[in-house]
Amino acid sequence: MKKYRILFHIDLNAFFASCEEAENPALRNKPIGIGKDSDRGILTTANYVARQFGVKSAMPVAEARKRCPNLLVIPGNMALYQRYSEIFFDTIRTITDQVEPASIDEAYLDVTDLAERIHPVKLAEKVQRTLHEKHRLPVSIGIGPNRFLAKMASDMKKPLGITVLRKRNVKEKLWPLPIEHMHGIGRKTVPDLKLIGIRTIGDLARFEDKHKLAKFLGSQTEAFIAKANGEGSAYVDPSRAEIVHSIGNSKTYETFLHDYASMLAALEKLTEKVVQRLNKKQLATKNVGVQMRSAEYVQRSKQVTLPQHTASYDTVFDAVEHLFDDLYEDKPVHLLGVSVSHLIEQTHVVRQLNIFEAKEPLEKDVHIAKLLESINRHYDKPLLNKGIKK
DNA sequence: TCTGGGGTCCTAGGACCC
DNA sequence: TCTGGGGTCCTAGGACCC
Repeated sequence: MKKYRILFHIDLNAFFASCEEAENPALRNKPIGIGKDSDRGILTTANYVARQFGVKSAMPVAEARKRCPNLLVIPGNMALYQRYSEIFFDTIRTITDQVEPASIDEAYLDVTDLAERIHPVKLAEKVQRTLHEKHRLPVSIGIGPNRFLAKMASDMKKPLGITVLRKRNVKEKLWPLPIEHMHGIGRKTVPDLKLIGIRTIGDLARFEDKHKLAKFLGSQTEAFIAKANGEGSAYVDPSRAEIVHSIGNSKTYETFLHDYASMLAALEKLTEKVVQRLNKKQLATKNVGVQMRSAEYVQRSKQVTLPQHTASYDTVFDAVEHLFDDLYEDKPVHLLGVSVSHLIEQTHVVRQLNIFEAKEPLEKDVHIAKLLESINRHYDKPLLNKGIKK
């Protein structure tokens, strides 16, 4: 067993925009943004030409246009991006099977064994070249001894970067970065940390009053400090992405929904989509939720656990309707959502009980299915952050 | 700047059981 | 009597990520 591992974090640059450019070369060198071109629309991605004008992800289209009047706004095409995502994963899996998808456009790779034959940087160059030249997909690759350093490294040079971040370089390369660049520290936590004098990752690494820190970082305190010091999990789990925990569809209505009937009709459509996706994945759900956002942007939600797993539209919609009746308050609605969770494979669902059957077999089977699921999830993984109690 | 849509994980209180 | 302690599940909401 090696003392340390070598991980890649591969990140597709401006992914949605890159897919559009790959499909339509005429778009290259023009500023483009992906999103719905409407009053309330926001951009999911912008290409690097647009970024030079200060256009960013999650920016309202109106603001992006102010900064870049020639911006081409292209509606998203998830089917296309899904296809390119498959090309991406197929390509990197020809290198190694030690690939853990982290999202549609990101992956962690364990290349420790490969590195005995080929220098990691050479390997990264090869992967990057193949994806770029053959598939027109620009990627940045971070190389490090654990997930965190590899991830932070891939962020350091974009697009088409290759960056090595070793533990011994953490002080000079990682510590000077502003704390908001740390993966896992977001918009809400940054002001809290600044209040106690933490402005850089280095400040966090050296912060001594862990008790004070725990007020803001909770159970993650130790893990964050470790990461800031360049430590962290090097475990790559190729099966991780296969476990889906929830499926949901939501929609923001530009003209608010005003009456009960139209809201219910909207929920029907959302439920159809969710149940369709559930069945496509051959899964069954035991928990149904409804999300609602008012015109004032106040979010409310309700969920319910069903007596048994189901993949039936009628059962799910029945739950949705009940939940919505509880949530409904005769006020305009901005967003509605339907989601299902506590998912298991349909093959693990025991058929509906009838009165002649004992109750035990069903519960036992579901229990075993759950147990297997949780064993798969936890087995051989670091105990850190994984909800292991005390 | 005035905020999409898909997710994951965490927290905290309450119900319930032994 | 008027009250322990551990554990699990459920629910609502929130932070964060891409």
